[in-house]
Amino acid sequence: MKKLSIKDIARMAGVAPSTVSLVLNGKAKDRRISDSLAEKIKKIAKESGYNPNQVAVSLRTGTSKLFGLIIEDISNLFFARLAKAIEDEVIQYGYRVIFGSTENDTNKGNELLNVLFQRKLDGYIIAPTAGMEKSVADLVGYNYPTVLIDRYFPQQQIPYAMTDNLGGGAEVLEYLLQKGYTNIGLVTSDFPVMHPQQREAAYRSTLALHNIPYRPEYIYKVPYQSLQDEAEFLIAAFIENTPALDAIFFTTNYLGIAGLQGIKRLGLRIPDDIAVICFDDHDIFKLHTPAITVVEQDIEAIAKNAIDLLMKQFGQEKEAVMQSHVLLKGRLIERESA
Amino acid sequence: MKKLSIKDIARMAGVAPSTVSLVLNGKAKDRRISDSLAEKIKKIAKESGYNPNQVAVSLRTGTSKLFGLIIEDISNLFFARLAKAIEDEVIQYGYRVIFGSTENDTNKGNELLNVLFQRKLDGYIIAPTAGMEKSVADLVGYNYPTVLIDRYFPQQQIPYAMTDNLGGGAEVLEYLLQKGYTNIGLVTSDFPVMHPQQREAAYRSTLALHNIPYRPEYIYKVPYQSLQDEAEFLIAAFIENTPALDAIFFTTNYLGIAGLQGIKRLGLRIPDDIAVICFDDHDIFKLHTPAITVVEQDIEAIAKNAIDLLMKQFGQEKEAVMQSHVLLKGRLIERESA
DNA sequence: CTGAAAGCGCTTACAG
DNA sequence: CTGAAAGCGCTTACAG
Repeated sequence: MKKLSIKDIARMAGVAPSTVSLVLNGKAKDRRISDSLAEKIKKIAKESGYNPNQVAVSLRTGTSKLFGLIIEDISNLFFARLAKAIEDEVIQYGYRVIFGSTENDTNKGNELLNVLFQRKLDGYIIAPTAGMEKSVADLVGYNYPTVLIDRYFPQQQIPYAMTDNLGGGAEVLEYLLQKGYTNIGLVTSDFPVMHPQQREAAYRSTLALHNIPYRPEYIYKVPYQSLQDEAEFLIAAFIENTPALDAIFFTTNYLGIAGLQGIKRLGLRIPDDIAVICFDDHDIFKLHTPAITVVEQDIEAIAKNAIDLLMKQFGQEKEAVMQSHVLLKGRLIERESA
Repeated sequence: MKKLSIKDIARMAGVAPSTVSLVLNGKAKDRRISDSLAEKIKKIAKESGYNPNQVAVSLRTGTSKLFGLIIEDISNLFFARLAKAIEDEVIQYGYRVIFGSTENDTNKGNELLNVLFQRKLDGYIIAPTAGMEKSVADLVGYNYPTVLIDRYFPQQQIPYAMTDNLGGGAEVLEYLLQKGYTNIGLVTSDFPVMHPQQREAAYRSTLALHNIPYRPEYIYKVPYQSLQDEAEFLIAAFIENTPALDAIFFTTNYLGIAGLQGIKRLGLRIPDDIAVICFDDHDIFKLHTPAITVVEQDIEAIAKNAIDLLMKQFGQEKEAVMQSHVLLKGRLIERESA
């Protein structure tokens, strides 16, 4: 079957291609094309199954109705949900999404951004890795609407939407302290990325605020090359060797799961008086134990605010938008059991 | 900052645009362009940060190096992993992916396919919903390379790669029977989709093969509109009211989780002599209980085979490929504890 | 060895 | 009311 072009439709209708274009783009009225002719053209287009070639439209008009989405890893449930939320959000504005994963690798991230950049998309939604500062700045320099998600570049004026790690971490600590725990452990990662670092900072500053001495031996940093099995073992060993702890703050989902698994593996008790706390999705933790408190990120809100910051860049207030950002509160979900 | 076109580079190098194009596309040798000139052009292109506009390339050459990926729901872990595996796979061939979710809605699926079709992508990877038969057939009629994943259309000659539900279901049943269980329950969904239906068929035929009478009261179909909470309760009630069961075959991940949650909620015992079996990812089940056997889909293999079937359509053997498909065996993982 | 020209399929001033 | 022409940024025969 041969693909039909606008010329074919024009020939079939006995008019010029431009007339077909006008009619199909709803500009018949403006150009005072007769209703009868417009109807005829629409009918022919429809019956012949004509489908405009968006590549040509894109080249001609300079807009693609396509956004580029760069995330860390689509197979990670957090990013998968975020991608979905973003897809749902942009679809309302008539946009689609091209995506790719950086796997937290600077080269992959930059290469991916370059590929998407070559496609001249209408906008970019990026969860950047460290080392993408320059290429993202270039993108913004070329005036492409751009928004960061889940992370940001402190040195640059690029709008972003993400969960408030400092606020969330503080909230968790305040909650634990209010419950009466004072020997609160921290399990975090030494992976050089913003989230665990900010959450650790919140841990420290909140303890300081309450004049609780900082105890290095209450902190365990899982080496970031650790495999799941190793992490489970290491965390369990830390917990076993630090019996004074009455609560633990896990800074990420992954660590929380590994910790719970490790506790189970080594046959350690999950006593009621160890509150396990972490960010992200909590369903998986509920499956494991009800004795858990969670700060859940509001993924829909991240998506909604990010797209909002992106869409506003098409308007007048671009200047103002570029300076703004959204820090979202996580939702603290108390543990189920007493 | 202004975007540079090939004309700009040509002007800067003092040559014609066509020469720049030739050099940048590695055809300098063929056209016997002098090495020194080629080097000079490359240098200018690089230093000026020239980036070819892929939209123009795509319009001119008719190829985009882009595949369209249509799945059910990117926030579903199975599809998220499949999407990642596909991304990893196509990247090796120099392709990228545009994606969208159907949410198992015929209209959404068809509309999504149409949008992607307008983009004249180089190929399409589709987990179709019922009702997409015609639009997918049209796509194939236009000679676009196309492969189905996770599902297929029995009436059509379109290649597909998916897990063997019948074989997998039979394997599970054989395993349970061999363990000595004979009162095996089935928990499935009445959602009118291929997977649970095929798995149920495997349950019935395997029982028949072993001359075990079919007992309708051992089968429970969860109404597909059920919310998570309702499903948990309904399944738990079924298990409670059918004490004769010594094993249960859950036909999907979702049902298995709901079942385990329900058992926990109602305080039912998870005795060793109930083997819980289901498809898909099993990490989440291990968290819950070690007393579980799982058939895990080989997501990487689905992706690899699907892309293989797709890439082959660019070659000579197109005819043969269109008639072929790959049915993958699930991996049976026995439960950990005795 | 290199350049001028045509054309991919559209849209949009411009002219009548 | 409607059409002819230019042009988006490339690539690729074609001509020299």
